[in-house]
Amino acid sequence: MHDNSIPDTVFAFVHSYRLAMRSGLNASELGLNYMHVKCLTFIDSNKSCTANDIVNFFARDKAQIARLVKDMIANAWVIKTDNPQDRRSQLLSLTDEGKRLALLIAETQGKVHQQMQKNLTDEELQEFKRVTDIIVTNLTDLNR
Amino acid sequence: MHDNSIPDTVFAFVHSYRLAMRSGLNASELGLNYMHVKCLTFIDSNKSCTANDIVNFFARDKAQIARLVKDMIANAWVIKTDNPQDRRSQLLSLTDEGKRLALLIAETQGKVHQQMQKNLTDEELQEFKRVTDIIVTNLTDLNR
DNA sequence: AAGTATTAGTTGACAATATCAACCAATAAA
DNA sequence: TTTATTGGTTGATATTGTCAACTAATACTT
Repeated sequence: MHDNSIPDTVFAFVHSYRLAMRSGLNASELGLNYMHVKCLTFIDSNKSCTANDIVNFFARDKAQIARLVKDMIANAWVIKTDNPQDRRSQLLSLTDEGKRLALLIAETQGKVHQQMQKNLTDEELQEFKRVTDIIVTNLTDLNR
Repeated sequence: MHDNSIPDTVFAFVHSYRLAMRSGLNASELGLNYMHVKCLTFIDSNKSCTANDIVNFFARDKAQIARLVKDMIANAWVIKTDNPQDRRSQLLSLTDEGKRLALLIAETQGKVHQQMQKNLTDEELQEFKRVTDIIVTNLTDLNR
């Protein structure tokens, strides 16, 4: 086994996880894309969140995030309010509908994660997370 | 720490790995996309390979692969030859230029993987691969 | 305080990746 | 031999990602 197979396997992880979430959510019926799911979850779990926080957390281009946010606002899942700390940015928060979706997402995630963890112990999962973090740090160093 | 963070971290892995490969390869100068890189590597490492093999290995839509193959043929990295076993399909193989690229890709991968593995032992990597495979299997079961 | 640099966000233009359905030809199954 | 399935192509379109230019607000420098 050569280490080259690690990235391929990880790609397969991402791909199948996406599919599982999408079908579990009935995402297309709801008009939800996967990036919406990620953003909604992030906003939901952060008391105070700006577009830039999303950009940094997911390491995505700010243009991409700006459009996703615009989209989510157009869907009335998210609202912007002035940020008293910094008038360049706005705080993002979920509408009631956004919260409803976030709940649905969390439920689906719960199911997918349960399936994902089959045949794995907590120790294995914790170790997996630890190693992934190290790899991400290593690669992030490289991209700079 | 909730397990929900695992997918986010894995997404970060994929994203930073892609970036590292792309910049390491000078990919845009070569006209190489990341999916090209994956396909070329796969063709290179398989004695006899059809478009359908790629579809199955990466679990991608066959339309997407058909276009990538068309693209790689247009770039003269790949050629098709009749498959004596099955006249519906053709065998894909690398041209000299394709082999040159595959070599360059392998070198870059070597560097990226070396960086990726910093501060990790072989056992940790092997374990990581093992757990990822289990997760992929779990999720694949779900998508069926 | 004034000028310069940086930062948050928006927009345009586009490239790369992914999806779905319809279709053809070849093969496999009945 | 009909019928069903498979490998592959194409059209149409959606989603995701990238790069550069730009505005307004903030931070930094002197």
